Amino acid sequence: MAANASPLGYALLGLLHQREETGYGLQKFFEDSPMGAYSSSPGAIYPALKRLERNGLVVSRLREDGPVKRSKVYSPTPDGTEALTSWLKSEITKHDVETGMDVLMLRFAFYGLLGDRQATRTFLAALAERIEAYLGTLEDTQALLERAGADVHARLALEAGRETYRAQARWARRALNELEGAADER
Amino acid sequence: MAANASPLGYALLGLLHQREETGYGLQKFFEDSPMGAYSSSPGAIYPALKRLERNGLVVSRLREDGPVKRSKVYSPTPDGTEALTSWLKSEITKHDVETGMDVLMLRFAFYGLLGDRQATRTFLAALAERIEAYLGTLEDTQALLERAGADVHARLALEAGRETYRAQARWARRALNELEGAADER
DNA sequence: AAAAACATGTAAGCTGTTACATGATTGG
DNA sequence: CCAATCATGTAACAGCTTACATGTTTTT
Repeated sequence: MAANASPLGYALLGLLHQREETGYGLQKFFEDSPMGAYSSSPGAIYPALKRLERNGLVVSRLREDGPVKRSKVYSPTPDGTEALTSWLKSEITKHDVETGMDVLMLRFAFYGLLGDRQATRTFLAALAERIEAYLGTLEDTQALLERAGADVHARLALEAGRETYRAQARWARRALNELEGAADER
Repeated sequence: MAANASPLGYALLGLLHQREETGYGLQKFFEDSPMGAYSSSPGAIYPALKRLERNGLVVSRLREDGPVKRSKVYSPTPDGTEALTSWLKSEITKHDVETGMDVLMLRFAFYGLLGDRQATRTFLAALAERIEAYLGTLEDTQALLERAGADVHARLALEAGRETYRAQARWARRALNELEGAADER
């Protein structure tokens, strides 16, 4: 039963698996990368790191060597690795697809850490399926709106949602194909 | 200086502009519509309605007529209409595009309430522009990742983001065209 | 010498989640 | 009569935002 974290917590944990970092370093990374959606401000990052440490998912040590004193470098513990892994591999729920595509993409971005191509393919296949299933229900909703003669704006907004999910399903299928292709090479 | 609300608050306020409703009615609506992303549970909706009422954006009255007693029906006040309007018309920021496309779509869904085609076109044009600008920075990020020889998964995740925003930009442009076309009819 | 960047944190306030608690009304 | 649906709420807890507070090191 691995301890769990918030999306921001997992984002930090994943980054720390790529290289150990200070709170400030992580903050800078968020600032100028699209991952900044999990923002953010020191007021979110420092407490999140403390929580990770309290839960034993990361450890910190003081950096002496570097140019700047008084900075704390965080790195993941075995428990942290386990927590990240089980988060990455956890089932993709309907709820995830409906309200957290960004988090699913964050998860995918860290799949390289698993070093397990089959796991990646499983994830992408499940993701594509789930999205496609949800697209079906969106179609039903649209039919309903159409019949009810809803406002153009509402209908267009729904159309935007469908286009967005369609693009993501297409992406997942394409990524899957690319990886299947890569698997054939040797 | 209109009072402001949370995204859920605005979602509720917008819906109440279409027809007065009880907390339960709103909850049901969220449950089986894609707007359920602004969820949710009674534990979010009832407090949100109370906040709207406290801020003078909605009023409630007890329903006697209907089949069920003891239910409170909410409807917007003039202040509520003003708050909604100014939210709808507020500038689309870079930050909105980077972290809140869903909220922008929610805003668009309510544009019918303004009854102002020009405003809708202005919104869509600004949205398309902002998204396209952000797509430019995503391209730069991708070039960076490419040069740094980043992990396939990270690159694919970024690609997913680009595809998503591209789909949304295309949607905005298409919607704009459709509305321009409609404006020519008389 | 000053400005910018490095670096870490705290506090108040808001909002959301989950879970619980309660009761009336309607349909089978 | 019993289950489902209608209907409203509260309480504990978690997490994020904004703003503040502080001090060092490097660059100009």
